[in-house]
Amino acid sequence: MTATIRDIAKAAGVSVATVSKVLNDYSTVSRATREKVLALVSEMQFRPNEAARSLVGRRSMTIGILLTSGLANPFFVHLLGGIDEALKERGYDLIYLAQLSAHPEYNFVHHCRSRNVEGVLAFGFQLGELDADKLVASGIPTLFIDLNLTGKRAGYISSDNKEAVQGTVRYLHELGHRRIACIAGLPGSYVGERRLAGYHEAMAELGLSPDPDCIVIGDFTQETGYRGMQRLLALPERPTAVVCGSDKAAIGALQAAREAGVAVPAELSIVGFDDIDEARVVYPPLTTVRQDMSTLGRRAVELLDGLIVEPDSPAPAVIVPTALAVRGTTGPPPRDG
Amino acid sequence: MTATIRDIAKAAGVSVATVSKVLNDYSTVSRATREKVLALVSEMQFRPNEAARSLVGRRSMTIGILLTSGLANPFFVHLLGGIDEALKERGYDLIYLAQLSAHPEYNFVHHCRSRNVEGVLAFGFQLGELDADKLVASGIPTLFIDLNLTGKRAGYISSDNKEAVQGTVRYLHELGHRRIACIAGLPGSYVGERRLAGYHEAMAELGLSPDPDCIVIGDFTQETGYRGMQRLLALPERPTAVVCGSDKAAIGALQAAREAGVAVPAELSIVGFDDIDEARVVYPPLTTVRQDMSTLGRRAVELLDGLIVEPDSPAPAVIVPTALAVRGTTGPPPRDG
DNA sequence: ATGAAAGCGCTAACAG
DNA sequence: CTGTTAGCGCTTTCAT
Repeated sequence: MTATIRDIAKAAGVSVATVSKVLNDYSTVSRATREKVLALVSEMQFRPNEAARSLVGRRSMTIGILLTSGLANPFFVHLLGGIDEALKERGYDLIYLAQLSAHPEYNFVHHCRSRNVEGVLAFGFQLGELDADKLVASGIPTLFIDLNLTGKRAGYISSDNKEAVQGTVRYLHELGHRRIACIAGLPGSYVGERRLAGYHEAMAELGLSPDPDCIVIGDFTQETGYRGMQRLLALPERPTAVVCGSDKAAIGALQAAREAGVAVPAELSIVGFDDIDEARVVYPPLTTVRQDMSTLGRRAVELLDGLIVEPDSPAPAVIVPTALAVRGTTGPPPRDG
Repeated sequence: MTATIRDIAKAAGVSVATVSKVLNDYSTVSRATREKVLALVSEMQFRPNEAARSLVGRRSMTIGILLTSGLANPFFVHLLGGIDEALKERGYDLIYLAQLSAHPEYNFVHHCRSRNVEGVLAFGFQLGELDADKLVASGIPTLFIDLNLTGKRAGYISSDNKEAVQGTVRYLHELGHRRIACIAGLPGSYVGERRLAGYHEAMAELGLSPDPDCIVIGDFTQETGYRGMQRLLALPERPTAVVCGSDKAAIGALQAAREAGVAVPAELSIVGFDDIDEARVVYPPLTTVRQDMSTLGRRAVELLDGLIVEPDSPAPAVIVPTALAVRGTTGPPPRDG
């Protein structure tokens, strides 16, 4: 089978304790033995068994990932790139805890414990979700992505959603737009709420009091973007611009506009959020807020590592800046608008 | 801290062995004790420590996932959806092994062993990649996705790539096309090769000997699709249809055609492969081969589970059918074509 | 600087 | 049907 620490000890003519010390960088071992052991380790391709290690209370070098939406979340994939890099740098492996959330007895926290996870990346939780609080209360180091929860050993990271939308509205205002509508994302989701808040604040700042009819509530999907746009187009006084809570919604809006024979951007400007791959290939290419998903993922792991390694570190609350990618769906409002 | 098996034993007034037997469904335990133990387990929210379990040689209920190139892959996310479902059904957790492939001493197999992984899902390996062979040789149950490798405890699953392209070519032929070009995927990738083989076979079947200039080699990206199309459009006798090795490539091809002022599908038909989200939103919507990624992921886990549970089961080699999604980029060739 | 021994939480014979 | 015991591979006192 695979080599154990005992095999190495035997081959090196030392005790297992010594090998263990070498493996864990104890300074109390002589240069000579250290080198002999290390040579054997490399030669015999030895790698300590992580289960045994974590059992004796040492670090498991395992981070758990909790995704309430399941693995198929499209953003998770983009996050993964950044997560992956940071994981490698710090030597962690990532375990996806396939939750039986449906099962009444299922418990996140115990699942984490049974896996000796050192910390948890949590993504996809909604505002006020109970399980999120339990996680915080458990004391397991937790880093939320896109949910502003903090605690003794919990913190979060997110894009600057509010500021992003404020910037978007200001940009539209500068182009000359005054009737600016909003197709908001899912209520109850942190990012949806923040984006909507950004819309409200920017409108207020600019002295534009939005018509309540100009704000439609969606859920980030193309479907609600499509229907939302239909509603807006049916208004007696049509908006000249619409900011959407997601690219998917913006794509739905674009589709509705096309079907209604409304020219984009000549008669109507549309802005999305996320900069997913589809944003570049629709026609016209979508003006949208680009989130730096890779940085989000990478920093999430780094922050979590901090929480793990420094038990008394303060709760991180990190906001990552975004950038507006101006493409083809925005322009000045029509003359008679 | 968390409850251990000893706490349960104490509370139930039995030995740890008995509790263990209950936990592992031994039939030799009385109904009464079983129930008492189970009640305590649920009440104290006990969950056995997986590290301890796997250390004693029992199952670790952990599947590893190895991705050499996978993260950036646009349909990886759909694969995950299927994987997730099957994982839950069978009770596995998934550990993503963050490989230090760059490091010379890094070794996949030992990484898997150190994590007590019961089996491995391998995705993104190229034809003839050494690490893939090592994996097979190691005897660790392995299921390759999109790579036709089998072994004592290794098998694979993939879409019916060859047949899919054959069907595509036949479909174009029926529409009246004769000059059918191909923008192939990455050489050395199993799916790229299979798709190209499908093209060749179908052309031969139909008695069409393709002009070598009509076959351009790409690497699945939009970039090579774009440049490939430019090359094809520059040909003295232009093809009337082109089958692409991926949707990304097809989207690049579409872009090149648009820029060249070539009408799709009136003057040129284009077919993609994969049916990624972008396929629906480009204009015209892309005719493409739909892979059932969700089934691919789900079956992959099921097959791997088979390999794990039945050590002597034959190597699975599963091919999943595809479907042609006819949309807006295909039509009859131009009259004078 | 090194080793002997205990023990992490659990399972698997083996006795009773 | 139940309990005792040994031990999985490793780390960590505590002696030496």
